Amino acid sequence: MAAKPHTIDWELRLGYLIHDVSRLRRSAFDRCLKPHNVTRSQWWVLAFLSREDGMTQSQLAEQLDLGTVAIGGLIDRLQKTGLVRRESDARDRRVNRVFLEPKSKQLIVRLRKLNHGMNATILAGLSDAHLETAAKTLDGMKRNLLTFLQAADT
Amino acid sequence: MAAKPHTIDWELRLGYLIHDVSRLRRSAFDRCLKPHNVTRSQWWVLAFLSREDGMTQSQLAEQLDLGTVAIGGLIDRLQKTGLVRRESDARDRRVNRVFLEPKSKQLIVRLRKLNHGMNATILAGLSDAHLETAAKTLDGMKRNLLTFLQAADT
DNA sequence: GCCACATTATATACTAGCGAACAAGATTGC
DNA sequence: GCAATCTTGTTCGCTAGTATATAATGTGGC
Repeated sequence: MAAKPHTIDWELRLGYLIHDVSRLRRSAFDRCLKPHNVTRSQWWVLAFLSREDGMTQSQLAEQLDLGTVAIGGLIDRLQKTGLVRRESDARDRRVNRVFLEPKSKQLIVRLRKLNHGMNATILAGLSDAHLETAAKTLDGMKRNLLTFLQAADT
Repeated sequence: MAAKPHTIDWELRLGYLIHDVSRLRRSAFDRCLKPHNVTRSQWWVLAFLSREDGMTQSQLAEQLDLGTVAIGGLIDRLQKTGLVRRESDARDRRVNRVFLEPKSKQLIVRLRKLNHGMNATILAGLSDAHLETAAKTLDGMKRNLLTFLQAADT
Protein backbone atom coordinates (compact mmCIF):
# COMPACT_ATOMS: atom_id res chain seq x y z
CA MET A 1 0.00 0.00 0.00
CA ALA A 2 2.67 2.45 0.97
CA ALA A 3 4.40 2.14 -2.40
CA LYS A 4 1.53 3.40 -4.50
CA PRO A 5 2.29 7.09 -4.89
CA HIS A 6 -0.21 7.80 -7.67
CA THR A 7 -3.40 6.26 -8.91
CA ILE A 8 -3.55 5.38 -12.58
CA ASP A 9 -6.12 8.11 -13.07
CA TRP A 10 -3.57 10.83 -12.59
CA GLU A 11 -1.29 9.37 -15.17
CA LEU A 12 -3.97 9.21 -17.78
CA ARG A 13 -5.67 12.47 -16.97
CA LEU A 14 -2.48 14.50 -16.91
CA GLY A 15 -1.24 12.84 -20.06
CA TYR A 16 -4.39 13.77 -21.89
CA LEU A 17 -4.43 17.27 -20.48
CA ILE A 18 -0.89 18.11 -21.42
CA HIS A 19 -1.43 16.73 -24.87
CA ASP A 20 -4.69 18.62 -25.29
CA VAL A 21 -3.51 21.94 -23.92
CA SER A 22 -0.37 21.82 -25.98
CA ARG A 23 -2.28 21.00 -29.13
CA LEU A 24 -5.01 23.56 -28.53
CA ARG A 25 -2.46 26.21 -27.64
CA ARG A 26 -0.70 25.51 -30.87
CA SER A 27 -3.94 25.71 -32.84
CA ALA A 28 -4.94 28.96 -31.20
CA PHE A 29 -1.60 30.61 -31.85
CA ASP A 30 -1.46 29.40 -35.41
CA ARG A 31 -4.92 30.75 -36.04
CA CYS A 32 -4.04 34.16 -34.62
CA LEU A 33 -0.83 34.28 -36.56
CA LYS A 34 -2.30 33.19 -39.85
CA PRO A 35 -3.55 36.66 -40.90
CA HIS A 36 0.05 37.82 -40.54
CA ASN A 37 1.31 35.06 -42.83
CA VAL A 38 3.65 33.62 -40.24
CA THR A 39 3.47 30.30 -38.45
CA ARG A 40 4.07 29.82 -34.76
CA SER A 41 7.44 28.19 -35.32
CA GLN A 42 8.48 31.05 -37.55
CA TRP A 43 7.32 33.60 -35.01
CA TRP A 44 9.45 31.84 -32.43
CA VAL A 45 12.50 32.27 -34.62
CA LEU A 46 11.74 35.95 -35.13
CA ALA A 47 11.25 36.41 -31.37
CA PHE A 48 14.65 34.97 -30.58
CA LEU A 49 16.33 36.92 -33.35
CA SER A 50 14.77 40.11 -32.07
CA ARG A 51 16.58 39.55 -28.79
CA GLU A 52 19.86 38.79 -30.49
CA ASP A 53 20.17 39.48 -34.16
CA GLY A 54 22.74 37.68 -36.26
CA MET A 55 22.86 34.35 -34.49
CA THR A 56 24.21 31.37 -36.33
CA GLN A 57 21.85 28.58 -37.29
CA SER A 58 23.39 26.28 -34.71
CA GLN A 59 22.88 28.84 -31.97
CA LEU A 60 19.27 29.22 -33.00
CA ALA A 61 18.83 25.47 -33.04
CA GLU A 62 20.14 25.18 -29.51
CA GLN A 63 18.06 28.05 -28.16
CA LEU A 64 14.90 26.76 -29.77
CA ASP A 65 15.67 23.14 -28.98
CA LEU A 66 15.39 22.05 -32.56
CA GLY A 67 17.58 20.11 -34.92
CA THR A 68 19.75 21.89 -37.44
CA VAL A 69 17.63 20.55 -40.27
CA ALA A 70 14.41 21.96 -38.83
CA ILE A 71 16.05 25.36 -38.38
CA GLY A 72 17.40 25.27 -41.90
CA GLY A 73 13.90 24.70 -43.25
CA LEU A 74 12.36 27.44 -41.12
CA ILE A 75 14.96 29.92 -42.27
CA ASP A 76 14.46 28.87 -45.87
CA ARG A 77 10.79 29.77 -45.56
CA LEU A 78 11.42 32.97 -43.61
CA GLN A 79 13.93 34.00 -46.24
CA LYS A 80 11.49 33.24 -49.02
CA THR A 81 8.96 35.62 -47.48
CA GLY A 82 11.68 38.25 -46.99
CA LEU A 83 11.57 38.41 -43.20
CA VAL A 84 15.13 37.25 -42.70
CA ARG A 85 18.40 36.98 -44.57
CA ARG A 86 21.44 34.71 -44.35
CA GLU A 87 24.95 36.11 -44.31
CA SER A 88 27.93 33.86 -44.29
CA ASP A 89 30.44 34.65 -41.59
CA ALA A 90 33.72 36.08 -42.83
CA ARG A 91 35.86 34.32 -40.28
CA ASP A 92 34.25 30.89 -40.48
CA ARG A 93 32.88 30.18 -43.87
CA ARG A 94 30.87 27.21 -42.65
CA VAL A 95 28.49 29.30 -40.60
CA ASN A 96 25.47 31.26 -41.76
CA ARG A 97 24.41 34.13 -39.59
CA VAL A 98 20.72 35.01 -39.68
CA PHE A 99 19.58 38.63 -39.63
CA LEU A 100 16.16 40.22 -39.42
CA GLU A 101 15.13 42.20 -42.48
CA PRO A 102 13.65 45.67 -41.88
CA LYS A 103 10.28 44.32 -43.00
CA SER A 104 10.04 42.09 -39.93
CA LYS A 105 10.71 44.75 -37.31
CA GLN A 106 7.21 46.19 -37.38
CA LEU A 107 5.72 42.74 -37.62
CA ILE A 108 7.50 41.69 -34.45
CA VAL A 109 6.01 44.55 -32.49
CA ARG A 110 2.53 43.49 -33.53
CA LEU A 111 3.19 39.82 -32.87
CA ARG A 112 4.54 40.54 -29.42
CA LYS A 113 1.28 42.20 -28.45
CA LEU A 114 -0.69 39.39 -29.99
CA ASN A 115 1.37 36.86 -28.07
CA HIS A 116 0.77 38.70 -24.83
CA GLY A 117 -2.94 38.84 -25.47
CA MET A 118 -3.16 35.17 -26.29
CA ASN A 119 -1.35 34.19 -23.13
CA ALA A 120 -3.64 36.39 -21.07
CA THR A 121 -6.67 34.77 -22.70
CA ILE A 122 -5.40 31.30 -21.94
CA LEU A 123 -4.72 32.06 -18.27
CA ALA A 124 -7.89 34.06 -17.70
CA GLY A 125 -9.60 33.28 -14.43
CA LEU A 126 -6.79 31.17 -12.98
CA SER A 127 -5.32 32.14 -9.65
CA ASP A 128 -1.65 32.88 -9.21
CA ALA A 129 -1.38 30.26 -6.49
CA HIS A 130 -2.71 27.55 -8.77
CA LEU A 131 -0.50 28.68 -11.61
CA GLU A 132 2.50 28.51 -9.36
CA THR A 133 1.71 24.97 -8.28
CA ALA A 134 1.07 23.97 -11.86
CA ALA A 135 4.40 25.42 -12.91
CA LYS A 136 6.21 23.58 -10.14
CA THR A 137 4.53 20.32 -11.07
CA LEU A 138 5.28 20.70 -14.75
CA ASP A 139 8.84 21.54 -13.85
CA GLY A 140 9.08 18.30 -11.89
CA MET A 141 7.77 16.37 -14.86
CA LYS A 142 10.25 18.11 -17.09
CA ARG A 143 13.11 17.13 -14.81
CA ASN A 144 11.94 13.53 -14.73
CA LEU A 145 11.74 13.49 -18.50
CA LEU A 146 15.18 15.00 -18.95
CA THR A 147 16.67 12.49 -16.55
CA PHE A 148 14.99 9.66 -18.38
CA LEU A 149 16.03 10.85 -21.82
CA GLN A 150 19.62 11.45 -20.77
CA ALA A 151 19.81 8.04 -19.13
CA ALA A 152 18.58 6.45 -22.32
CA ASP A 153 21.33 8.19 -24.27
CA THR A 154 23.96 6.49 -22.17
CA MET B 1 -3.83 48.34 -11.28
CA ALA B 2 -6.72 46.22 -10.14
CA ALA B 3 -7.01 44.68 -13.58
CA LYS B 4 -3.65 42.93 -13.61
CA PRO B 5 -4.50 39.36 -12.72
CA HIS B 6 -1.17 37.80 -13.72
CA THR B 7 2.37 38.97 -14.10
CA ILE B 8 3.95 38.43 -17.50
CA ASP B 9 6.30 35.90 -15.96
CA TRP B 10 3.54 33.36 -15.52
CA GLU B 11 2.50 33.62 -19.10
CA LEU B 12 5.96 33.00 -20.39
CA ARG B 13 7.02 30.39 -17.90
CA LEU B 14 3.90 28.29 -18.32
CA GLY B 15 4.02 28.62 -22.07
CA TYR B 16 7.55 27.32 -22.14
CA LEU B 17 6.82 24.55 -19.66
CA ILE B 18 3.82 23.20 -21.48
CA HIS B 19 5.70 23.27 -24.72
CA ASP B 20 8.74 21.59 -23.20
CA VAL B 21 6.90 18.92 -21.26
CA SER B 22 4.75 18.07 -24.24
CA ARG B 23 7.75 17.83 -26.52
CA LEU B 24 9.88 15.83 -24.07
CA ARG B 25 6.98 13.53 -23.33
CA ARG B 26 6.60 12.89 -26.99
CA SER B 27 10.31 12.21 -27.40
CA ALA B 28 10.38 9.84 -24.46
CA PHE B 29 7.40 7.85 -25.67
CA ASP B 30 8.68 7.69 -29.21
CA ARG B 31 12.03 6.43 -28.00
CA CYS B 32 10.43 3.70 -25.88
CA LEU B 33 8.15 2.70 -28.70
CA LYS B 34 10.83 2.64 -31.36
CA PRO B 35 12.11 -0.88 -30.57
CA HIS B 36 8.56 -2.07 -31.20
CA ASN B 37 8.45 -0.39 -34.62
CA VAL B 38 5.43 1.70 -33.76
CA THR B 39 5.18 5.45 -33.33
CA ARG B 40 3.26 7.16 -30.56
CA SER B 41 0.49 8.26 -32.90
CA GLN B 42 0.16 4.72 -34.20
CA TRP B 43 0.10 3.32 -30.66
CA TRP B 44 -2.69 5.75 -29.88
CA VAL B 45 -4.75 4.36 -32.75
CA LEU B 46 -4.13 0.79 -31.58
CA ALA B 47 -5.10 1.72 -28.03
CA PHE B 48 -8.43 3.12 -29.13
CA LEU B 49 -9.11 0.19 -31.43
CA SER B 50 -8.39 -2.22 -28.61
CA ARG B 51 -11.22 -0.64 -26.67
CA GLU B 52 -13.57 -0.78 -29.64
CA ASP B 53 -12.53 -2.75 -32.67
CA GLY B 54 -14.00 -2.01 -36.05
CA MET B 55 -14.52 1.73 -35.76
CA THR B 56 -14.88 3.76 -38.91
CA GLN B 57 -12.14 6.18 -39.84
CA SER B 58 -14.37 9.12 -39.02
CA GLN B 59 -15.10 7.74 -35.56
CA LEU B 60 -11.40 7.28 -34.96
CA ALA B 61 -10.72 10.80 -36.17
CA GLU B 62 -13.23 12.21 -33.73
CA GLN B 63 -12.02 10.17 -30.78
CA LEU B 64 -8.39 11.03 -31.42
CA ASP B 65 -9.15 14.63 -32.29
CA LEU B 66 -7.48 14.42 -35.64
CA GLY B 67 -8.51 15.24 -39.18
CA THR B 68 -9.68 12.55 -41.53
CA VAL B 69 -6.55 12.99 -43.60
CA ALA B 70 -4.23 12.35 -40.66
CA ILE B 71 -6.14 9.21 -39.73
CA GLY B 72 -6.06 7.99 -43.30
CA GLY B 73 -2.28 8.27 -43.33
CA LEU B 74 -1.84 6.58 -39.96
CA ILE B 75 -3.99 3.66 -41.05
CA ASP B 76 -2.11 3.40 -44.31
CA ARG B 77 1.11 2.93 -42.35
CA LEU B 78 -0.44 0.59 -39.79
CA GLN B 79 -1.85 -1.48 -42.62
CA LYS B 80 1.50 -1.58 -44.36
CA THR B 81 3.08 -3.07 -41.25
CA GLY B 82 0.22 -5.54 -40.91
CA LEU B 83 -1.12 -4.36 -37.57
CA VAL B 84 -4.52 -3.35 -38.88
CA ARG B 85 -6.82 -3.99 -41.80
CA ARG B 86 -9.55 -2.02 -43.54
CA GLU B 87 -12.91 -3.56 -44.33
CA SER B 88 -15.53 -1.67 -46.23
CA ASP B 89 -18.91 -1.61 -44.59
CA ALA B 90 -21.58 -3.65 -46.33
CA ARG B 91 -24.40 -1.23 -45.59
CA ASP B 92 -22.59 1.99 -46.43
CA ARG B 93 -19.95 1.48 -49.03
CA ARG B 94 -18.31 4.82 -48.35
CA VAL B 95 -17.08 3.83 -44.93
CA ASN B 96 -13.99 1.84 -44.05
CA ARG B 97 -14.05 -0.01 -40.77
CA VAL B 98 -10.67 -0.58 -39.17
CA PHE B 99 -9.88 -3.86 -37.41
CA LEU B 100 -6.91 -5.03 -35.39
CA GLU B 101 -4.95 -7.89 -36.92
CA PRO B 102 -4.06 -10.80 -34.63
CA LYS B 103 -0.43 -9.70 -34.80
CA SER B 104 -1.20 -6.52 -32.90
CA LYS B 105 -3.02 -8.11 -29.96
CA GLN B 106 0.15 -9.26 -28.19
CA LEU B 107 1.88 -6.01 -29.06
CA ILE B 108 -0.87 -4.02 -27.40
CA VAL B 109 -0.44 -5.89 -24.13
CA ARG B 110 3.25 -5.02 -24.08
CA LEU B 111 2.68 -1.42 -25.06
CA ARG B 112 0.08 -0.95 -22.37
CA LYS B 113 2.62 -1.93 -19.72
CA LEU B 114 5.22 0.27 -21.31
CA ASN B 115 2.78 3.17 -21.34
CA HIS B 116 1.99 2.67 -17.68
CA GLY B 117 5.68 2.56 -16.77
CA MET B 118 6.45 5.71 -18.71
CA ASN B 119 3.68 7.63 -17.03
CA ALA B 120 4.88 6.48 -13.63
CA THR B 121 8.40 7.61 -14.47
CA ILE B 122 7.20 11.02 -15.53
CA LEU B 123 5.18 11.59 -12.38
CA ALA B 124 7.76 10.16 -9.99
CA GLY B 125 8.21 12.17 -6.83
CA LEU B 126 5.24 14.47 -7.37
CA SER B 127 2.58 14.70 -4.70
CA ASP B 128 -1.04 13.93 -5.41
CA ALA B 129 -2.08 17.32 -4.12
CA HIS B 130 0.18 19.11 -6.57
CA LEU B 131 -0.90 16.86 -9.42
CA GLU B 132 -4.50 17.63 -8.64
CA THR B 133 -3.91 21.36 -8.69
CA ALA B 134 -1.93 21.04 -11.89
CA ALA B 135 -4.73 19.07 -13.50
CA LYS B 136 -7.30 21.65 -12.44
CA THR B 137 -5.19 24.46 -13.79
CA LEU B 138 -4.55 22.72 -17.09
CA ASP B 139 -8.22 22.01 -17.33
CA GLY B 140 -8.96 25.69 -16.90
CA MET B 141 -6.52 26.52 -19.66
CA LYS B 142 -8.11 23.92 -21.88
CA ARG B 143 -11.54 25.43 -21.32
CA ASN B 144 -10.23 28.90 -22.10
CA LEU B 145 -8.66 27.59 -25.27
CA LEU B 146 -11.77 25.77 -26.40
CA THR B 147 -13.88 28.85 -25.79
CA PHE B 148 -11.46 30.96 -27.76
CA LEU B 149 -11.23 28.54 -30.66
CA GLN B 150 -14.99 28.08 -30.88
CA ALA B 151 -15.56 31.83 -30.76
CA ALA B 152 -13.12 32.26 -33.63
CA ASP B 153 -15.06 29.72 -35.71
CA THR B 154 -18.19 31.84 -35.48
C1' DG C 1 52.67 21.38 -43.06
C1' DC C 2 49.52 17.67 -42.80
C1' DC C 3 46.34 14.28 -41.12
C1' DA C 4 42.66 13.05 -38.02
C1' DC C 5 38.85 14.82 -35.89
C1' DA C 6 35.06 18.10 -34.84
C1' DT C 7 31.66 21.45 -36.39
C1' DT C 8 28.25 23.67 -39.60
C1' DA C 9 25.00 23.35 -42.78
C1' DT C 10 22.67 20.79 -46.44
C1' DA C 11 20.35 16.82 -48.87
C1' DT C 12 17.37 12.95 -48.49
C1' DA C 13 13.83 10.24 -46.74
C1' DC C 14 10.54 9.45 -43.32
C1' DT C 15 6.29 10.44 -39.88
C1' DA C 16 2.81 13.59 -38.75
C1' DG C 17 -0.34 17.15 -39.08
C1' DC C 18 -3.31 20.84 -41.68
C1' DG C 19 -6.50 22.72 -45.47
C1' DA C 20 -8.69 22.53 -49.86
C1' DA C 21 -10.48 20.13 -53.69
C1' DC C 22 -12.64 16.05 -55.29
C1' DA C 23 -15.16 11.47 -56.14
C1' DA C 24 -18.19 8.08 -54.63
C1' DG C 25 -21.99 7.01 -52.19
C1' DA C 26 -26.07 8.00 -49.02
C1' DT C 27 -30.02 10.86 -47.90
C1' DT C 28 -33.49 14.19 -48.25
C1' DG C 29 -37.00 17.18 -50.61
C1' DC C 30 -40.15 17.50 -53.76
C1' DG D 1 -37.79 8.81 -59.18
C1' DC D 2 -34.53 12.34 -59.39
C1' DA D 3 -31.90 16.38 -58.33
C1' DA D 4 -29.67 18.77 -54.56
C1' DT D 5 -27.06 18.12 -50.64
C1' DC D 6 -24.42 15.95 -46.94
C1' DT D 7 -20.83 12.35 -45.56
C1' DT D 8 -16.76 9.58 -46.07
C1' DG D 9 -12.54 9.01 -47.57
C1' DT D 10 -8.84 10.12 -50.82
C1' DT D 11 -5.37 13.01 -53.31
C1' DC D 12 -2.50 17.00 -53.41
C1' DG D 13 0.34 20.46 -51.53
C1' DC D 14 1.97 22.68 -47.61
C1' DT D 15 4.60 23.19 -42.71
C1' DA D 16 7.21 20.96 -39.27
C1' DG D 17 9.88 17.76 -37.10
C1' DT D 18 13.01 13.43 -36.84
C1' DA D 19 17.40 10.64 -38.22
C1' DT D 20 21.08 9.66 -41.18
C1' DA D 21 24.56 10.68 -44.44
C1' DT D 22 27.52 13.96 -46.75
C1' DA D 23 30.28 18.09 -48.09
C1' DA D 24 32.81 21.96 -46.74
C1' DT D 25 35.44 24.03 -43.52
C1' DG D 26 38.12 24.71 -38.97
C1' DT D 27 41.14 22.97 -35.36
C1' DG D 28 44.60 20.43 -32.85
C1' DG D 29 48.28 16.90 -32.58
C1' DC D 30 52.50 15.87 -34.13
